[in-house]
Amino acid sequence: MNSKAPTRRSPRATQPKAGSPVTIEMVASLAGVSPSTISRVLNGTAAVSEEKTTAIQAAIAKLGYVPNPLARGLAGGRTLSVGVVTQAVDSPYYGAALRGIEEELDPAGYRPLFVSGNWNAAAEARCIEMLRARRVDGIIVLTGRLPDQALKLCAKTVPVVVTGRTLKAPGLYALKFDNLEGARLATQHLLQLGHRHIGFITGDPDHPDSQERLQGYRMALEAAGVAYDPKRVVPGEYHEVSGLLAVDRLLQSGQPLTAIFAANDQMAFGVALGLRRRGLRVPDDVSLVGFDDLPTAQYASPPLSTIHQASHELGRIAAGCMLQLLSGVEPSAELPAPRFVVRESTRKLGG
Amino acid sequence: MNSKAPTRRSPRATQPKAGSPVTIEMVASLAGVSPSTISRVLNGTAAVSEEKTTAIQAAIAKLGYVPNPLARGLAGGRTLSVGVVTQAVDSPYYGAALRGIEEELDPAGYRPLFVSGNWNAAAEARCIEMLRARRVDGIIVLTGRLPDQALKLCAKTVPVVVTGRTLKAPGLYALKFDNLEGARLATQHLLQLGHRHIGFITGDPDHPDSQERLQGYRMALEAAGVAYDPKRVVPGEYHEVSGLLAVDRLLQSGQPLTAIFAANDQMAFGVALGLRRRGLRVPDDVSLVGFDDLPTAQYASPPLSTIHQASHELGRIAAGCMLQLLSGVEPSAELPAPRFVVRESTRKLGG
DNA sequence: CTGAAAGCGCTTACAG
DNA sequence: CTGAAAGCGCTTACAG
Repeated sequence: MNSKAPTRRSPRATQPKAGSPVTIEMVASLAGVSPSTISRVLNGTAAVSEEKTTAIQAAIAKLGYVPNPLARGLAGGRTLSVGVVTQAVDSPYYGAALRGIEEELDPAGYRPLFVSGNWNAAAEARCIEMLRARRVDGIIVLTGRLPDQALKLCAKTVPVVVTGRTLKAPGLYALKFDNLEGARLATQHLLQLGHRHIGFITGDPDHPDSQERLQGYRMALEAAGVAYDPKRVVPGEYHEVSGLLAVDRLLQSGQPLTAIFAANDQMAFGVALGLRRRGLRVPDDVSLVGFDDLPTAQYASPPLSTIHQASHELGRIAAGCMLQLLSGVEPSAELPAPRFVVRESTRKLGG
Repeated sequence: MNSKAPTRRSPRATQPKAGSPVTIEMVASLAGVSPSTISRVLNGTAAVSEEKTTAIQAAIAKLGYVPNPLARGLAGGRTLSVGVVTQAVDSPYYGAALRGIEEELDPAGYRPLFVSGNWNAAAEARCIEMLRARRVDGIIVLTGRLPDQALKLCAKTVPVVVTGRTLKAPGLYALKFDNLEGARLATQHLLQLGHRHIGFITGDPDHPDSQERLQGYRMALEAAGVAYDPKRVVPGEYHEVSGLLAVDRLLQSGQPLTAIFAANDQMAFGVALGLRRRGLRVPDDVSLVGFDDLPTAQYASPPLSTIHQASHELGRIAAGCMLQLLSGVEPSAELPAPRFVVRESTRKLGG
């Protein structure tokens, strides 16, 4: 008997490099067990004798076997992918969160599938449908505009973790940043520096957190015995231009003004530019604080004092909670408390 | 005969909403044809009689049928997903490109699958393996460090479009930005304003485009008859801190200096801050130009004059080329030429 | 032009 | 503890 013939595998089998054509079947025959058993040790789905387990692991290592996620998903198993509904893949704020999610998921073997909802409930709904068609094992929703009800419904069939809300439902875990406290801290900082005439630029009213930041501003004012003046509050939309424009409105109101609190960093950057155009210097003439602590805040000129939102950490925490949900344990993590970061855009009144 | 019984489908079939459980089989029976035929009209794989085509399309619409991408991929068809190897999902430069890719792919029914290579060849190789295990229909590589050879090999089994290189191979299309010309333009702008003492902060030598930008700087100098002085060139690493640090080096060299050209915007932001810390004003004391035109450049204080790289457009173009490759047509698109954007960080010498 | 059949690579009841 | 079988939802030769 020719020794070559029997041991020779099909051409595909001899090329373990090209596109990982190693199948569970090949591992099975090498290890001398059935595919079912392989599947069981891979998924921890049932107890397998130690002897076979060892043989299987050896075979897997030798062949460099990697299960086909597509086949897995089709067969009803896990796809090892989790969908992430973000509002825009290029959002300066969510960028770090996406990376955090990716980092946390990776060691567990899961892959994120990012989709953009564009701050639009209908688009988000479509994203979720798409993710389910792709059989993701779980879905992380970064804030967004989907009604709570839709999220709860979704959670009935697939684990969901959502940020920016307080919500409780089976299979669903919500993580929320304390916007009110953050805004209170920011305003308080200005007050402590002696400022009494503090302008506030609100966020986009469509964003769920805008109201809370306004509340925080008012609350700090009240606590310091400073009257709330609606004339000092102008609407913004969370982007740079709206900050730029708001400066004019604030200045035109004729009210004295020594400090400005913008409801996010992007608007604060716009404010800095607007002030510059008016010949006013930050912080010499006007103190400025933002909210978010974008990666660019510390390299702005001047570096921006702001409320730190740990976006990257939020991503990691959200992903960690998802991993827990996936392994059947109830998450209990919470977001870090708001923290004010003093940099160079604020200064003591008259100092 | 009870009219309800025969028309009543299985429980799963009556819930077209939940996770799209509509299968090709259901469409087939409704349309009175075989699944094979459905598949053929879906994929345009073979001619189908007009009559059946109409019936099939009606059935698809009525049932809201969406093919299962997993099953498709497993069976050897298309997964309608294209892998995108980016260096970091939260890169300020690539963010817009990712969005462009997403936007361009979407109407064609394709989904991007983003993975981060972290500027590391080995990691990129792993990304590609992973993408192939997930059976993506094509792969877009945004620059990266993979050897050209690896890309060519990959292109043998799956269409590839890569940016930041000039490369030609079957199934592979490369798109390259003219870094040299961009840097030449930037330097020339400064020269035209009368500057002769122009510092240059190089990019990370590991980035493929760093050399070219340095060349462009030298070329412009030569064309203007200004001697190239190595003392005015300091190394940077494409991030803000390196720009900040470079300012000190440039100033310590004792050379006169009226302008600085940073090889990317991030470093330029660092330079602006470094100058500010030294009590120097932009552009009053020193003119500053960057490279890339990040979304934040126009709202910096002062707004940064820079070379515009259409990142968003690059994404759309790359995705468009991929779509062409996928449909069997040879792409021929090219990236827009470099364009200098004059803003407020540069000023005529002594003006 | 069109259907029946086999197969993609897994997982999961079902029987031992 | 473990294997044989059926099935996940498609696509693609193979025969008409």
